[in-house]
Amino acid sequence: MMLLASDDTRPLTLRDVSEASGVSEMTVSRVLRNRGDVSAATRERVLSAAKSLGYVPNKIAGALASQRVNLVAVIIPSLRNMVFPEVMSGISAVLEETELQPVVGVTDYLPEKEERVLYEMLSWRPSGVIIAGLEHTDASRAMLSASGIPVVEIMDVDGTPIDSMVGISHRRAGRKMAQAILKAGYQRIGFLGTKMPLDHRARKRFEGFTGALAKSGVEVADQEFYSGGSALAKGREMTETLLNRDPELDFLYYSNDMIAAGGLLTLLDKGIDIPDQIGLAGFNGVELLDGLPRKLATMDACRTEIGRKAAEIISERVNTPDGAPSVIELTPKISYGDTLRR
Amino acid sequence: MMLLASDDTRPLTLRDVSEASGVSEMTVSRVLRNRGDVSAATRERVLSAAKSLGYVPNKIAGALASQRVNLVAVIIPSLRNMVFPEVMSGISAVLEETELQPVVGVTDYLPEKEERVLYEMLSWRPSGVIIAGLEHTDASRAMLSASGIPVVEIMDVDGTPIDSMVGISHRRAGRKMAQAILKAGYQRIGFLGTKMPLDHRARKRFEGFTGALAKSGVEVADQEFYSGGSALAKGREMTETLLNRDPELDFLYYSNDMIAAGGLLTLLDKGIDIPDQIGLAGFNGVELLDGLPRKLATMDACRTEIGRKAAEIISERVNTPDGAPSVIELTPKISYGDTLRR
DNA sequence: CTGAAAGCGCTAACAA
DNA sequence: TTGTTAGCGCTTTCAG
Repeated sequence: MMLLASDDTRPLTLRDVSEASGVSEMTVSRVLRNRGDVSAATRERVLSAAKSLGYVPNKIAGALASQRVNLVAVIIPSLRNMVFPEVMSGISAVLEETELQPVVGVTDYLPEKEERVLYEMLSWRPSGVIIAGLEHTDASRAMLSASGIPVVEIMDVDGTPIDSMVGISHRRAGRKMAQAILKAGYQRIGFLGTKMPLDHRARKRFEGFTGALAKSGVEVADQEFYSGGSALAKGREMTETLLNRDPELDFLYYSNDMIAAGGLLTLLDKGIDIPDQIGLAGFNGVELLDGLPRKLATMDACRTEIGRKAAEIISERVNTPDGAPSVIELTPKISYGDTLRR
Repeated sequence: MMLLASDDTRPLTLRDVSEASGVSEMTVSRVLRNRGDVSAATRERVLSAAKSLGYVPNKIAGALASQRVNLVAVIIPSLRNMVFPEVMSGISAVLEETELQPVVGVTDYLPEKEERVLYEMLSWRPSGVIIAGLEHTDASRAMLSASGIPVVEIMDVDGTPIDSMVGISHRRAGRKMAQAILKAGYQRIGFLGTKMPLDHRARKRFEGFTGALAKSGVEVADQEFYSGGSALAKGREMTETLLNRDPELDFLYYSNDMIAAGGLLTLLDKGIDIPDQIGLAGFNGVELLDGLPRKLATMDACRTEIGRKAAEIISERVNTPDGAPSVIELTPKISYGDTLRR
């Protein structure tokens, strides 16, 4: 019995469409990319042939031939922290208007993993890179510089960018919050946050915060750090711990809104008068949390805006290969909510 | 004045490494991929040359030549719903042990966008596709079937898969919760959820839920739907609305834990006795919410496990191109928490 | 408006 | 163990 090996599931190529439509590969390629002038008639024939075959172009080959890849590498520490999906949506919103497409890589806050992910992504020759933070391994910095493509470091502006950067100053943010707290007359201030060795932005807020307090001769009365677990639950725990250790605290500054929400619920349970007996503030402006019994004092990290701006920078520089790097500092505002006296 | 055009930032190629090390391109390629036998000495020379030049391989060319792309397309509706990042982390955890890498595409729950994203991703010729849900446009189904690569549809098993599937039965989940509620003696039951035209899984839960109630002669007493906005706040609003309309309700079933949490906070504010005066249940088992004043009754959607299994299926089928499709139904369990009587 | 030829940077297959 | 040759499927470039 004889079998023809004709029905193997080899993916279709331009050539198949060319043969099916009786038009040269080159013209088929033109039609499929809307490039150059093609008569309406041939365009029709090509399109219907491609459709009926179910042809899907091979971008690998296209990219190799054209030396163009319409991908933008976006490298972030995590997807589980709502901050980053929000940045992503700013990026996507802008890139959707262009030919460019974001591709996400996640580093889990690990510098070596960042290095691996970056290497992996650069080997696809993307048109640009958007990467969270200003702290990278030497190798990562070297790769980014050598890549010759636009690089935007986002979220933070306290440092020197490789190329462009857009973000907020976390040091300034911490300082600002400290000033607002002091101005409102709070004196005995506790700090609650993540363990910070790898979260540079949280660290910088902490530094700005303690620095500004110090300037007024105030020291953080007590502090508590966590890692892992449900932030809401951790916020509760840490708040209990801190208040047990120092019942005289009159303000609690949390390094993010989730743990602040846990703290808020705990204080309400205890019947503590907020914001007069104890005030609270978090960081981020997480919309997710609207609907809590009190509106938390917080500071908007401008996440979506950072994403938008970063994407715009990439998009511009892709079209203007010899443009200059941009540095954009956004200014977060304090939202006092119901938990910080004015 | 004469300038040599030598210093243009053309990306490095294998050839550059070959010349720098005095070893043939082929051998350089072997070293860089750890393929075939190469003497320790030449390996050394190649590696140091590559490193000192800062060479990053071009995967585009590699993929074209080898007809292999170690990417797995993961297509999900959204990143802002914590469900999907959790699925992603299951996928990543498994793929990190392999050569494969996930690449995410987001559809915003729009079938046409799903189709576009799918087309886009398939044109990169990934090794496999993991895609949320069983409902796709005809064109999407056709592309997936024609692609000739393993496809795993995830999250839902109420339907017919294109290839493999792994998930839970949302109909059964809704039914189970209805039975538990009835068994606990609740009679006048309200439903609160998302507007569901495009969220098929929420719709199926609703169908299973009402179906099981109907079997016991019970109808949903009232219902309320939302879209957009902060889920916590929406949960509050809808709960108020429903209780105003029908103060006799003794159970509220929410289509997700976030809005259930909003409902919980509202009921506690009102001093309502939970779970005796009114019971509540959500869906998902969001760890994020541990730390609420009461533990919500909910049902685990097995998100991470679904991700793991899906990745395992892809990984196996990549190595066994003629393997058979798998169908895996996971079984979510009710967690009664403090808001549903046993 | 359409087509032919060359080659993108790498790897499979074979030869030495 | 190493090198040579011939493409991968597309787009660029140039010629009709």
